[in-house]
Amino acid sequence: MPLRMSTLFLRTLRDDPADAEVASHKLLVRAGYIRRAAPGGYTWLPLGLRVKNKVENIVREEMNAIGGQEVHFPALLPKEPYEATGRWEDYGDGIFRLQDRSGADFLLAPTHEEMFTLLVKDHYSSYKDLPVYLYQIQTKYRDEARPRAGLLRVREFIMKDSYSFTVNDEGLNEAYDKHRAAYIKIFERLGLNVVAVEAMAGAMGGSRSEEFLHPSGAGEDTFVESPGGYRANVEAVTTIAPEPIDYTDAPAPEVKDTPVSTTIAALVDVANELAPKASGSWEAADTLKCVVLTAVLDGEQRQVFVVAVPGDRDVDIKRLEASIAEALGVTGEPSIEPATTEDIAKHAQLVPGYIGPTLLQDAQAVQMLGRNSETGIPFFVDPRIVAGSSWVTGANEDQKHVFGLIAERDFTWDGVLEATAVRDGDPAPDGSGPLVTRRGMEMGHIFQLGRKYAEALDLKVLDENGKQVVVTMGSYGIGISRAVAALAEAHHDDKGLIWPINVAPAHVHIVATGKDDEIFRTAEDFANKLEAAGIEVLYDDRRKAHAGEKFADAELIGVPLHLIVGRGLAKGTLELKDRLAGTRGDIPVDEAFDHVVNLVHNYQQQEH
RNA sequence: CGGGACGUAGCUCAGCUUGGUAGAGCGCGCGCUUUGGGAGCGUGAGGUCGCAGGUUCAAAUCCUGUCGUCCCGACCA
Repeated sequence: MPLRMSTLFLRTLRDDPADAEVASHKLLVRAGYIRRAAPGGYTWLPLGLRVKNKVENIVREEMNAIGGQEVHFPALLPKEPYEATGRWEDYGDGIFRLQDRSGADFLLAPTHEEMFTLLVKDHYSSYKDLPVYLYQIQTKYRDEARPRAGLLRVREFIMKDSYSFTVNDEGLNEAYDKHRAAYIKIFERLGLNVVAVEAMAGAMGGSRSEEFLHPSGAGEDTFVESPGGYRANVEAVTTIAPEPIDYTDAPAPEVKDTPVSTTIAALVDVANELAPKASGSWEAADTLKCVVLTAVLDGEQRQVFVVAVPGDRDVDIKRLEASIAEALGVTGEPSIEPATTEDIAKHAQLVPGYIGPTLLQDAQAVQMLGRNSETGIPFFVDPRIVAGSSWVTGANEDQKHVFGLIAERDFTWDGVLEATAVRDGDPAPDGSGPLVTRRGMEMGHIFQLGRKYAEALDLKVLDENGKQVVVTMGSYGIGISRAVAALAEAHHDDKGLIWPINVAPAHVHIVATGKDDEIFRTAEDFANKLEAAGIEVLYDDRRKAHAGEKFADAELIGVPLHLIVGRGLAKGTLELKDRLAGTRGDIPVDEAFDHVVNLVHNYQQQEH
């Protein structure tokens, strides 16, 4: 049965909703696919649900094709499994927690590693049962601080998550490769341009990890690519350290007056005026910027530390967070924020604006930063601070800087961290050329979990020697609702949406215009015959709506092919509009059926 | 969590400065006209002005609090 505009539960809007910013949000609401029902929560209306179901089914087919088996968990779960892996605490206020009538703690699951692990533990105990790939398509919950951009960032969303269980790393690699190939196929079939980029395994633990990003200005992730094909999330980019410099003949460091120079720009100006460089002039890159930061653990414990970076570079807190826990030797996931005035005041030796690694006393360099220094503050440096490099930096005295301070000779550090923001033009870690940064939306993420969850929840099987081995896991996600938003973002023009055929709510939109009964009989006939041939039809059978209204609705809704039955019928023609190709033209009535069927099939094959 | 803007009809908004019986356009109902680009005329229905306190004879309007929304920042599989 064709969908009929006269009875479809749909009200298109002429104006953009006031709370919408990005195109996908505006268009999905205006065209009647979704409606906001709660902060960060959207209702799927009939048209939207059809698109969502098509996306799900494509994902389902490709997961089944690599041997995945679908299951379905509750979203409401007890806290105990998440306590066992530490994530009840690690997630902090990022998840929804609630209590039942007896006061027992529950959560609305943000992701299901623990439950899948326990499910397999429940059923299997032998290597002969493995590998097994399980997945679900499920509603997930995160307590987003700031839902925004329609379906792109919400508190309740639909995600496909799958998990592989294998006896060893070879099995894991195979599962990972299969998922990777399946993901590429899924995004091809969806008609969504994505690139695979190296990612940090991050909070989930594990090793190999890639994200599938849809390049888009509306995206919230930054990734880089090089001419040689290197692609990575900025969080995963590693810096190539320069070669160490021989400093045997380097002159001793010298403290100079540098009045009112608490910023790098001011310091460079003052240095060029009062202490000109032997050749050339001082640049921001000659200075060593010591940034005081605070790692906050479990929202309470505050650990002040300092990172030193070249003065022309910005600190990237996200990149730092990826490695700070290990560097500080703490467990959990500390968040990092700029140190507050109170944090700094606890360390009286620090002179804000003039902080540096050393204090020169009687020509002796006294280390002021670092665990074994006067202050005991952990001190880390960017990889660009190599042995022998020479710096202008704070002298730990008011309005004084030290010039010619040599790394390793005059100061040491507790560790090297990726602390700076990646910039356009930085070299790719694999030597494949200069990097360019781009924005993207995260559509999928695959990673090798290894044994973290299996160990925490004691998932073991007997191997062929009868010995207990910990199962190796991988985890693989695709955002279903976010994919719908990304598709809308990628496929629209100034009039409305233009869905790829495989995800469109219908294949053909038949528009009957005019008042002649013959027109409506013909349109009705086409709608029924096309449906019988397996073509999905949205039929605008409204008698009272004006032609302009119908055309505007059809363009807004975005079914890719429009078949218009109207004034041409008297001379035996229909109009076919192809929004994907951007073409329109008249075709004889008796050729229209075959033409439309062929066109739909062609598009379906292209997208497969 | 910081900074800014905003909350009035299904949607987009005016009214608030200067307190005095709730407005427009679109959408919706009915009638007539119109029918290839969101048409016209007429006539209706629809709102405890986000919520709670306060000031006042009187509050959409002034004050306080609170909830929610959007933007920037912080944060974020």
